[in-house]
Amino acid sequence: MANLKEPAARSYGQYCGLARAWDLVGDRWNLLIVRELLPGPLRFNELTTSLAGIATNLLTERLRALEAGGVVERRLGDRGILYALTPWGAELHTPMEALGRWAAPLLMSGRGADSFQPRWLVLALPALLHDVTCTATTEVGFNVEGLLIVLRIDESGPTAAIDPDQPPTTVLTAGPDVVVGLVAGGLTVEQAVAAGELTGDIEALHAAFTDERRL
Amino acid sequence: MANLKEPAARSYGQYCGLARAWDLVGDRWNLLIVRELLPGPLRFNELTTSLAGIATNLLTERLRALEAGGVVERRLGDRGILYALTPWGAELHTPMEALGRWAAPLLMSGRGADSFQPRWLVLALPALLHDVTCTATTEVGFNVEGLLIVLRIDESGPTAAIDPDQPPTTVLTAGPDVVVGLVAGGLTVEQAVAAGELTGDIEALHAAFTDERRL
DNA sequence: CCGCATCCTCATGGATACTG
DNA sequence: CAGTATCCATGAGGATGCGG
Repeated sequence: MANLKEPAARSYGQYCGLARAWDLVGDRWNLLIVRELLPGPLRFNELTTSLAGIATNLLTERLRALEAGGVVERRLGDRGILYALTPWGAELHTPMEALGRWAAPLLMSGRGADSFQPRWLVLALPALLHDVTCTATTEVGFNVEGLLIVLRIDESGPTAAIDPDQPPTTVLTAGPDVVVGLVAGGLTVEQAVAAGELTGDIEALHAAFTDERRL
Repeated sequence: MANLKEPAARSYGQYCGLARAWDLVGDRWNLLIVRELLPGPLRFNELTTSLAGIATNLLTERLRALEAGGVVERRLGDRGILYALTPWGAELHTPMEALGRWAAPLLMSGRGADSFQPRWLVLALPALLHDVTCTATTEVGFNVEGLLIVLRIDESGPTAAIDPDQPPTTVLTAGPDVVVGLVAGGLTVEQAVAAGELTGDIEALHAAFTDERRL
């Protein structure tokens, strides 16, 4: 039975780009859904587990709204439905990275009891390292909770990706607190190594970056 | 009687910069309040009228939350209380401008029945003109609904301000639709002039910008 | 299992009236 | 002017059901 509830579309009614963007992606969970899809398409259930706490009906409604707004698209994958960003939706990467950078001070208090997904580092690493300069193109892998996140810095700045075809030679293993601490500048490599929470090719890590950020 | 409702602080509970930023500024109206304060401090009533539609209790609650989060601060001005952004709050300018730029396609449908405040152009103009190059430092004033918005483009990019001490020599008069149309590239200067909706020193306007954006 | 749809409860948002 | 207090509508969160 088709009893689709109209989402009411409560709009700010303002002739302003920010307000109109907000009408589209400002509802609760929306930006976090986009964040999940930034590294690549996901299935419905992968979204529910990664977002831990969202009600399934809400996720359905939000995905529909984002699809109607041209931010998200459904694809029929091999084993079911895949949700992916449209090209325009993927361009949200820029403002979201800027917002992640603004929020750096909020990460200094540490993880606490919060949930964490290695996937989120794909947005966070480039955001936090935005001002890092690099003498040559550099790739460093972070093995976080079994998932390989590869950070790449070249002249156009830092980017990150999940499980690329070509793994980098330098791979470090560490938990989220250590990775964020290192990247946000609140922790030195020496401190992390001394605590036994950072393992891997430390020399290569030192060589990879300038001393500016102590990484 | 002190019957202050505890805002409950419903958090996403995620160790992620974006999520924590959202816990702080993601509630309804929050980012629009910040947008209002970007060009300069305002009083409570100025916020209620400019945001047209926000309930006074909500505005109170949001201002308190933003103050507690270190984004907004209260100042005691000459004639009452002024709300202003903290230095960190003002840094939201960068992600908000990026979001405004992302939302450019949403402005192409025109104003419609939406409300409008010239103040909003302080964010919108630099956002939409982000990729405009300029041979020399240029200042152009837009007189919109009686308020003078001054756009300045130099080698570090475009910025805008309200009613500066030193008004520019080139001042144009136009409504919001025309200004946005010109700046977003959906309208040529000739079209705007032909419609009688753009008046002022058009020659200077032509000379001020490159032909790239037809402005 | 996966991808939803329905139902229920309670927190949040919105409009209006009122006050120091 | 700068908020409070109050009431009602809406939206979020959680549990459950159900066809494929």
